[in-house]
Amino acid sequence: MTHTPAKTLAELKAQITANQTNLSKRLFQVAQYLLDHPNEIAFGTVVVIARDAGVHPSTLVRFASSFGYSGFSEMQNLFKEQLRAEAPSYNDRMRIARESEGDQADANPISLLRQFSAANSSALDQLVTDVDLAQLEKAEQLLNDAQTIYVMGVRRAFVVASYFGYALRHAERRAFLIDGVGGLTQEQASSMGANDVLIAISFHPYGQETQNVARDAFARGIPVVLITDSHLSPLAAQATAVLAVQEASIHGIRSLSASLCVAQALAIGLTDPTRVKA
Amino acid sequence: MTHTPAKTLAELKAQITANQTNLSKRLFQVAQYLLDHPNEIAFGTVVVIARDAGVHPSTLVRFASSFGYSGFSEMQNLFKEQLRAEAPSYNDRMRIARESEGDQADANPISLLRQFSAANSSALDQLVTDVDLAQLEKAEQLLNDAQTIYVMGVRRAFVVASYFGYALRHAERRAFLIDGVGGLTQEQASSMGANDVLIAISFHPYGQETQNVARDAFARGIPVVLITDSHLSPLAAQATAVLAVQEASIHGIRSLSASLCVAQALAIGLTDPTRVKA
DNA sequence: AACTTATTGGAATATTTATTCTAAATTATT
DNA sequence: AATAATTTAGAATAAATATTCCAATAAGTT
Repeated sequence: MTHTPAKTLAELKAQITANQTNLSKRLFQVAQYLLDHPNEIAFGTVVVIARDAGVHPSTLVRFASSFGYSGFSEMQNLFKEQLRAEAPSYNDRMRIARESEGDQADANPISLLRQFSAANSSALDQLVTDVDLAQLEKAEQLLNDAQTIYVMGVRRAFVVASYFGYALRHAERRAFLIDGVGGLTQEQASSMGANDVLIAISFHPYGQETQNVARDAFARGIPVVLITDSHLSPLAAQATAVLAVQEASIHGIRSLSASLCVAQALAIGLTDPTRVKA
Repeated sequence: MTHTPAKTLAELKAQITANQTNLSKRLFQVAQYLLDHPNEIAFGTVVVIARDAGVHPSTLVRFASSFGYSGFSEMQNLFKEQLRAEAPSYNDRMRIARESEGDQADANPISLLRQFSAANSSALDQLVTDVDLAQLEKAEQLLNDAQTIYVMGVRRAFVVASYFGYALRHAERRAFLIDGVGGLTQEQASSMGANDVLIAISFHPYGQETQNVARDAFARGIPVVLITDSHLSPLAAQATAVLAVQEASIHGIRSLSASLCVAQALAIGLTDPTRVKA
């Protein structure tokens, strides 16, 4: 019953379907399990899959051989590939997008707009699965209990900070943007009090000004909500809640869509009229 | 180091965050790779992961041990679990997000994040088909020929303006953000010259300050690139190129993803080294 | 600069996991 | 019902993979 081995999972499924009547009892059992639990196949070892499917490990190998594979492992790779394709990491997707867009030199604005919108769009899709929901809720709680919310970010993080300022005011929360105008960063920061919260936004290369202010807040026992690009951010240790957000990056520039989306969710969540103020 | 092994991936990430400063060079490298490429961890073997992360296989084992696991494999299971849990859902996720969008009363931050990310994501998808490509190219041409690019926006448009400032500087263009600090809007605007261009960003309700500056530029023959939410914007008549961008709107707040994406495309388009300067 | 301590990478080893082989069991054929 | 053909499962083996240990190296400390 040796076939030419299917190169994709869909092909294999078709072959199984076509040959199901020719399969012996145990082989048929494998076929059923295979179609019903593809994820288990992707991750499991022969012995646990065999147990779950109610067959002997060697049956799995025979099954794979009968469909032309050198062994079970080779067939299993189809299932792994499939899973990888369904749940691609952000970086994988970007690589694919970049490859399909092909010509790097193609820098006309229309092509760029296509690239950026695709990249940003998938970064947003990724966001929901990537972000730590417990941290998000913690952050929300902290902000909800705050008397005044201070926001700080420099350079590109300033964009997010200023959006926070806008959105928090929209949510009718008392918000203060530490913008360092006139070199008054320290003075602005020093007005933070025990019942306040600092939202620090910092991305690589982690501007010193924000680090200073965050450290100051930490030292004074003021909760810090950190929005950053990695759990390994130098500010993470000082933060009460850390939201690590993966941004799209094309042509050497990083987007802010995902961070802004988090800002939006946090800020608008505060409009809930049933809230209890501190 | 740590003796209570994290039982979930989110927990592990938190532990990594907390201990990042205690990590040695190679262990830190592992931490970075781990957070950036969770899927690779789920599928890979120690030797291929180690190669990709640029460390020795045994370093992976040591990393896992230092976080309390019996070995790398035990830690790896967290990543497998994570993928197994989210894998079948990618297509479902969009549907779920879309469905829950209807439920306006549901204002917890997780639900909100889902709603916003879905809404912003689809706004971005829409963007490419909606935007006037001829105007986009015209805008690009104007910016390309400009000596200095002035950027202005107030309130939520200020967020986009400040992003423009960042992105243009990244593209090594001379950019000046009219931010009105110290009430000096007029003074900042008056330095615009005949070879410059003004990018005006203005959304409903169309802040007066931006209108004034745009009118001033128009009167002095300085080209204006307008990013706005409608062709009927009061500034449209004065603009040389108009980019009308439809933003997502949920819970009474408008996003900025699409506008920022346009800003990104325009700014990065200017990095093309084959450009001809004015 | 000399010494101590921690970290690293390579080789050796242990463990897990897949595969093959064969005798027993099942099924089909007469 | 007896025999041949096929299928199955256990044991043995092979391959892949993870882990440990230790000498070399690097980082701190005095």
